Amino acid sequence: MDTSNLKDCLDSLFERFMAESSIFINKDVLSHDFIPEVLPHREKEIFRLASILAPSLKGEKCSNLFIYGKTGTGKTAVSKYVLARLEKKSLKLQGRVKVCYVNCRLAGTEYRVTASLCSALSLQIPFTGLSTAEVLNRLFKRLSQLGVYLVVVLDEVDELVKGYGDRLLYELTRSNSLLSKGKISLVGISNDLYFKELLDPRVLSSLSEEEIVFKPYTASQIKDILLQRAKMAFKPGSLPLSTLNLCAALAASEHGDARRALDLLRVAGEIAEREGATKVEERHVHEAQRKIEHDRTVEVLASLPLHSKILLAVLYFNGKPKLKGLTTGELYEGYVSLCRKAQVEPLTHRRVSGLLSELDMLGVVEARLVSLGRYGRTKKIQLKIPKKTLEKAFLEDVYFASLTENGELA
DNA sequence: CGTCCACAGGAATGACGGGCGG
DNA sequence: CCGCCCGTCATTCCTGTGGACG
Repeated sequence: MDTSNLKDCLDSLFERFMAESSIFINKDVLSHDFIPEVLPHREKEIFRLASILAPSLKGEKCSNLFIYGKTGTGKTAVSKYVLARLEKKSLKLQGRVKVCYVNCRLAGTEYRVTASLCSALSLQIPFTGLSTAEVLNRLFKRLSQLGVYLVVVLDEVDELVKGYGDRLLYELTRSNSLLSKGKISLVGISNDLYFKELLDPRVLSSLSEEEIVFKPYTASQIKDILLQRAKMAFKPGSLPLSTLNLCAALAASEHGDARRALDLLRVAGEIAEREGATKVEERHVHEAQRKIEHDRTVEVLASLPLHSKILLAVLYFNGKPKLKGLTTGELYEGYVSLCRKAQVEPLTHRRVSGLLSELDMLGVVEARLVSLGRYGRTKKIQLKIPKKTLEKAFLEDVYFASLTENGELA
């Protein structure tokens, strides 16, 4: 492409980008972290959570609680919503309530979770250098110094406990008996029901003084949620009701995941927009479903270790597609020869077997255990994802791209 | 009906790297 | 800052096993 051509190209790209959207008014309201003014079908949960946390406004100790429910059931939205209201009310009443929302998975470590709590009390903590215990000390000191009531929401708290144990939770629940002034209330959110088994009984009993379970949304509830958002997100007339219904139905069939429904709606809108269509049609939704699935798979594939990728490459270049998959032996043979070509030291049979189980678990391949009687017992291994998806993922991989360019694999 | 193939997959062990406590 | 400990990845060695074949 010569320069002037490129210039034209970019010009038109920018212009199209700047031009008013044919579909959206405000796409942001379809994103995960948008919290609307009203949360349909979660009134009971909001009320329940608010009544548990309300005593904090009078400085009275309120129960710690534990919220669980599957993804996309509104746990995060409800707790952020209530926290925001609580904070607002406290400001108005000149109360002494401070709130803090932390996503433990995003924060990552005990240290960073604790540091986030500090920053809610406007206490600066260095990125590193202190021990977690020291940060906790500073937090408690600050808390009693200010004499405030800190309401903490620990989202995806199971991730923290799986990685670091329940020590931090223990320290936090224990703190109230140590502090003369200032208190902490904890709200733990998890989508893993069995998470509770990881907790020390003392922590468990203190954290789950109250419990709220979020049930999956039904199809019609998801529809209401979508309707509310669609009014804000889409131009009038650009989103037919039938399209919206389809999104709701698809998401409902997948354990009532509202987040999924919003994703579908947004991506479908983006696809329609890119097409230059004036309406989001049902086919756009189906396209969106494929795209979301595709993107997710590409992401999974890209993060795979090298040797798993080599295994997939063997399956990809498998010469006999008619046959129902390769046996473990055949796959291993192909794997070793591909390793030779790529100048990589092959792993042992045992290890490959382990990698294969991982791929099976991820749903990337299917490995059925079969017995060939006299001729042994093995697994029949088959690719379970579209070859196109695999190509996309591999071409993004620098290492593999260079191999295929040399034509070595083909 | 026993054998024996071609693996599955558990247990123990080692190399390595990164984070945590002192 | 250093040593220690822990988790991850990989190897080695091992026992277990469904069923066609002789």
